Amino acid sequence: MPQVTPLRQQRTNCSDCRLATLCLPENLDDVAVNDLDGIIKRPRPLDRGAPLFHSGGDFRAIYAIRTGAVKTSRLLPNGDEFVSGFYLPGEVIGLDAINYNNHPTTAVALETTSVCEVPFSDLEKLSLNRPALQRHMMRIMSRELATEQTLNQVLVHRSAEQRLAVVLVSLSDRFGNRGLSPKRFRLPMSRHELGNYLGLAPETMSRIFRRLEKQELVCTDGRDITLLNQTELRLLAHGESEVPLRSGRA
Amino acid sequence: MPQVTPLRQQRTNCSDCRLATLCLPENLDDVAVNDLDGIIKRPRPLDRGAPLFHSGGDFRAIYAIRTGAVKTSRLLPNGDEFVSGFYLPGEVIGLDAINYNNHPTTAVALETTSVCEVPFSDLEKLSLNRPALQRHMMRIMSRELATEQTLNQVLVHRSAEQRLAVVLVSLSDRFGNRGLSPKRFRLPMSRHELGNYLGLAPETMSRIFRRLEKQELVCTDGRDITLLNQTELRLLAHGESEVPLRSGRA
DNA sequence: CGGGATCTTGAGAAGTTTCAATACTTGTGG
DNA sequence: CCACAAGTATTGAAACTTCTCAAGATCCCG
Repeated sequence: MPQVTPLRQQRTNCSDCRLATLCLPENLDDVAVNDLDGIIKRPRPLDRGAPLFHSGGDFRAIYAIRTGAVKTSRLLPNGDEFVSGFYLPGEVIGLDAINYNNHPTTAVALETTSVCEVPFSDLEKLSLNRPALQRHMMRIMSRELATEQTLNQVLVHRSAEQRLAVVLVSLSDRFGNRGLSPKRFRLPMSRHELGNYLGLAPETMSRIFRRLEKQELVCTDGRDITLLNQTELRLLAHGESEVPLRSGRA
Repeated sequence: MPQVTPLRQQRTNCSDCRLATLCLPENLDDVAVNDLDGIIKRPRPLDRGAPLFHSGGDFRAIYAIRTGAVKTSRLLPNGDEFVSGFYLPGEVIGLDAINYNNHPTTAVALETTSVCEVPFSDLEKLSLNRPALQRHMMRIMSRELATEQTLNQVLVHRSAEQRLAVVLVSLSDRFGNRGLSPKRFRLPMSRHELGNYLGLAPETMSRIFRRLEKQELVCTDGRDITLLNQTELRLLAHGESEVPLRSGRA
């Protein structure tokens, strides 16, 4: 009698994951990939709104998004929320927890989301003997760091309109890298969340979206976005003067 | 005939460096420290204004500040400058260059500054066999990451007054950790540079400093700062509601 | 189809920037 | 050692961007 693969939780592994080029180092041999595969857990998908980890919670693993989207945020005692990031398939969350051994942020699924859970102690052991893996970890963190710094400058030195342009371009690039259309996509987050991330009031978000539509740069239908003029939008995002902003996490 | 140590470039090494607790992992044995010491170069001190590396330049090494202070910034083609960070003794620069193999920022000495230069390829090799070192690298980067994220939120969601309070508290903590007075210190950067870092016009910086003086939180004499009421200043920085902002890089 | 959340729109208020003019430092050469 | 020049810091007034508040429209899930 042939073994039946359960429908819900079909056996997935790194070697035939579409996202491997984003997640994994280039020159990791098959043996190493298998070892890595061995330590990775693939929990059942999270429903919209379900937490992946909580701010202040113990750090045990880092997570790679497989499908869906996740937002990270800090929740203040008074109820205020500061959204610190949005993560798409192929991107890695939790690296900011390594040093203090607990998560500075809360991570929540924005839609049905499946992740690969990589226990960090296992990963550390594994990467001791694997230069490619060790280097890969450093690279991911280095890239995150550069991205955060770029974001800082965008948020601090750019107008509301430019900030929105920057995220739209970033999302476009990231969707594009994942084989989706860079021109048409659906925002996984609300305008409120996006505004919070950019430090803008929801009302401002609305107005800016409308302004971009008037300039015929984008077209919106709720969360559905169409980029009408990518060249101009990029010019706006990068501040005319062709700023070498590296946008996007991956 | 006894060997004479040159005055200018006296032999310094990690094992008797005052900053070792900031730079080095806790549980690195003496042998490992010696190995590390072996790959570290200690170039002659940089004069005020001298660059440590340039934006776009090849990534070869990371640098730990020994004495002095460094600012990192991105220089735009049109001449605009975006200051992205200030680094004090014991802090590490250049980690954001690992992934792309070139430096996204330019680093410049704000005063006479000496650094330890750690060639990255050597460091990678060394850390392969040394869990403590590998882990330490990850931690430093993770901490940087968390700090950048915190900074993001401060810059985006807080008023000019709060932003200034945040850097002052951060600097105070960092000077304090280095055995200097957390109450009285001299800013290594101009108000212009500090303002640029915080996304504030120099004029605003002036006004905010004045406002903090009127509230008797700080006292300024040019770049010399005295914190008069640290408790209140911290409360202001953290936004009344006791926000768990982790400030400072180290 | 209802009802809660989300989004839009307008008007006034607040905070920050810009511009312009003046004062102050700091380093340098006479 | 002083004077000067260049950079740096301060101050005021007007302009601009974004926020807040308030109300209405729309979307979407159950």
